[in-house]
Amino acid sequence: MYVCYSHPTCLDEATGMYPSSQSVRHPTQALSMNSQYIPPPYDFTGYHHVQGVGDQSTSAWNPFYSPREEYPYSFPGSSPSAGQISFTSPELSGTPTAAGGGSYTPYNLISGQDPFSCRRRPHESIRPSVSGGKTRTKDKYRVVYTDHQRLELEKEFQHNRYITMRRKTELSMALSLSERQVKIWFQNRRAKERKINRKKLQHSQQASTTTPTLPALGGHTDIHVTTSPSSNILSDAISEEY
DNA sequence: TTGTGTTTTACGACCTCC
DNA sequence: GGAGGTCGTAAAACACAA
Repeated sequence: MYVCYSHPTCLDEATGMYPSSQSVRHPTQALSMNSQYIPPPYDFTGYHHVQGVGDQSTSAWNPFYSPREEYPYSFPGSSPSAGQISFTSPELSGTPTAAGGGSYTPYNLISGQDPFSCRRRPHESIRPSVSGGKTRTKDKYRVVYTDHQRLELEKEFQHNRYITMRRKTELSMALSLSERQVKIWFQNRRAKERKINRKKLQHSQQASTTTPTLPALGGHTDIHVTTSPSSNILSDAISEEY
């Protein structure tokens, strides 16, 4: 049985860390990843006036055309330890027992498993089609991505901080997201990483000024990586795949 | 419960590059 | 000019202490 370690609220079923009352909030959203395109469960066309799921204006992509494709496989601006990407995001780090169990089984994207039955999904069904191009509606401000979607996006992020046009198209289809959503997710994810890195830097600088005799803290911006056991679980799983 | 702080989607403004 | 980048921010979703 698959155990979702990518989100704290999913751990409850696996580890009992959190009350199970949360776990039933994710009734469906069984995104089967059978490498075929599953139509999105809701309509983005009005919401994403630029580029919805159904908007294939840019998705009539030429596989040979990718203007900004193939960034160098370095992570500009990311942590110095580019090989071991920090995985300190709260949703991933707040899983202490996951590492303790040490039995994380990386699921196979293609295998058709449906691992994400634990994630809550309050508004999973609908997205209002707002005509007129106004983007933010009151009743549907934003959706919550499933663990599956997050995990796959995270995997891709670990693979490459800057998604290529081709991968963006593939991911959007695989995850039933619009290309715009994938793009923005990556933007937000990079912002998050920058924020984390800034925090680490601040902490290390603080540590170096307050306790200059602590060599372990200073200059080691990856300190949190190792302090969060579960943070390595997913990245380990990811690194296995790549 | 509820109040509060944090995280997650999503956008606009502005910038750079082609 | 368009696409995508960062940065800042809004507001929903969430976690958690009181």
